[in-house]
Amino acid sequence: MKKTSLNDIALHLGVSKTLVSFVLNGKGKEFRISEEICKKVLAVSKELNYQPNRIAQGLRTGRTNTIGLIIADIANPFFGILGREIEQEAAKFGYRVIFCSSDENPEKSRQQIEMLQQSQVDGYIISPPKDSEDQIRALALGNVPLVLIDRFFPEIECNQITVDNFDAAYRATNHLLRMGRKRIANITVNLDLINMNQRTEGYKQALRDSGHRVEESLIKVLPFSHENKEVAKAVKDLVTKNSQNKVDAILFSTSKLGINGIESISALGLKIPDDIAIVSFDNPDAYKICVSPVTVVNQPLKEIGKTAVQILLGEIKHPDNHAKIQKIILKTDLIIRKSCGS
Amino acid sequence: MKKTSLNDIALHLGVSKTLVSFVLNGKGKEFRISEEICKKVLAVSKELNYQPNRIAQGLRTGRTNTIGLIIADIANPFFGILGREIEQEAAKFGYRVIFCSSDENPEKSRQQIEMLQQSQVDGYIISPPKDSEDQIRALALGNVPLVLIDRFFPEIECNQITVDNFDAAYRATNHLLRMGRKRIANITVNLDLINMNQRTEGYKQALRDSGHRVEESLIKVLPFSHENKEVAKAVKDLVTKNSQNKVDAILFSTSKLGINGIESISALGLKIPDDIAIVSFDNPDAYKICVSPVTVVNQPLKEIGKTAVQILLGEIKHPDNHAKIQKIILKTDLIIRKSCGS
DNA sequence: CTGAAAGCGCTTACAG
DNA sequence: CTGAAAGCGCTTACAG
Repeated sequence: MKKTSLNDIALHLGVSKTLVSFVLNGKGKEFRISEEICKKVLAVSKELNYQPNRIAQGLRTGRTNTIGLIIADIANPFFGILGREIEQEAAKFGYRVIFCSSDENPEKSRQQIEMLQQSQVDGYIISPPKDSEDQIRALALGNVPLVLIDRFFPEIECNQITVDNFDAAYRATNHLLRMGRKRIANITVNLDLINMNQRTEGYKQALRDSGHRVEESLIKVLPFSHENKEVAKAVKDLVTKNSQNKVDAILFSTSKLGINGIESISALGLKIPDDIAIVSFDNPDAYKICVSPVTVVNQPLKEIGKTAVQILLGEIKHPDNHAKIQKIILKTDLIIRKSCGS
Repeated sequence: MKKTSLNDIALHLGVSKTLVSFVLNGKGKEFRISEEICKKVLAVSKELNYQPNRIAQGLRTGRTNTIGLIIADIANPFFGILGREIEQEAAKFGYRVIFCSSDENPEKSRQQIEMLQQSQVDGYIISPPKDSEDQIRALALGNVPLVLIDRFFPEIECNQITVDNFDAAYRATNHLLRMGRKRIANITVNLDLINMNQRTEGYKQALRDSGHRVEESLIKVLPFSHENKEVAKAVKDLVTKNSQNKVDAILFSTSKLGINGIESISALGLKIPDDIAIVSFDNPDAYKICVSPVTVVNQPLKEIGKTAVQILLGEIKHPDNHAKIQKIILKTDLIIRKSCGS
């Protein structure tokens, strides 16, 4: 059972496919096609269950109504929520989205970009991994719209939507200080990306502004693909009684680190917040029900996703906007729960 | 700067695009095209950065190398992990995936299926919502491969990969009984779907087999889009001291219910497992670090995803397999942590 | 060994 | 008001 094509409808009615195309695209009025013919076309197309072949439309028009999304890992709820919002906002305007998880691996993202190019996507939303600067620059120079989310490269002029990471970490650290913590560590992940750097910078600045010394040994930078063990090791070094690095608070720069960190702290038999206070970036469910609900830096994920789609579609509809680059920096919330004491 | 096409390469070399197409598709040998011409073609295609237009290929060959995925919600880590695995396995074989979240809404899934049809996807992997039986039946009757995951409709002959939900719930309930619990409730969600029903049936059977009475008032069925409040209400009715429904254990049929449920239990000032024991389906991070780490029914998500892709691609490559329907039922693990006492 | 030609299913100037 | 024709970028019988 072959699919119904425009031609089938035309043949069926003894008219041209030009006419059928016009009617089905709602241009009946515009081309002053008679009411009754319009009705017939619509009726037959329904009767034969006509489904336009979007691939053929795409080839002809150069528009596929598809956007390509590259994030680190769709299984990570941070990107899951983001991806969900992007999918939903895109669907509102008739766009579909091809999802790609790069694992923060530039070779993977390179292949994914290539695949998306070949798929003729109308635009890209990308959370670029480190060392992907050249790929992104090349893309930005092309004439297909692009929006970066979560991170960006300062040297590339390109639409981008991020969060004020410096400010977020600054406020989080300040909160720990206000709660009376004296010695605060930062556990972060080596993404070699500006967003993570800004978090650590915000942390340092808050310490300095309150007259504390920044101790490099209290900043633990783990590789991106860290094992549970590595987090445990970092935590152990920071919380053990007779360690010279003994701290009374930790700022986790990602929730993956935070969740592993809390597991380690519990395993060591220490209590949050009594023995150690905690603030973490991101707000997974885990933090709501854990031993001591965690104070977090909450990012406006839905707004990031929605805005990214809106900017992208705006540029797709109006290619003359291509030159007008938008750099949007959103604010975060500090959600105070119990992990810093009261 | 227009994209390079096959024709550009052909013109550049003064050969036909037929030849170029053959070489680029690795059919140089097959058509005994001279070594040097092959080399030239490859060189020029690299030089001009030729990217094949997959949309044009798709129109011509009727294959888009794209699969459509419909799950309930990609922001839910259960589906995030599943989706991730599907994306990854598909990518291995050169397939891209369009992600769709149905929100368990049959009208949405109908639109999504239509969109995917129009996009000429080569196959579907679907976790169908309730009341989508007609849509799925129609799809299964078509000649595009289809694999259902997580749930299925007993009356539709169709590839499907699920888990032994009855057995999982049976074992989970038995575990609670072995841990000395006397009165066990089940909180589930009204998906009107076989997988959820099987869970509750397994729970009932375990009670019966151990000589307990099944009390319908201990089975709380919440609507799919439940608020936190509704879970809280159900929990409250089950755990309050002087409630006639007072129980000493709860089996949660989804992790969303479980996470909300734990929040409610904590809010009521009750202790897990002392006051109430808990087992939940699914294994989110939250359960590892929560007040009392939760004993869970862990589903082999990666295996589900991987197998789904393999069956789908097998059928895409060998359409004659279309008749051989595969129904796969995987086993679950009961991961014992602390929420049932020791 | 290589090329001219048809055709996938559309849209869209162009002609009348 | 309607239709014939070209063409998007490929692949693939067919011919020589």
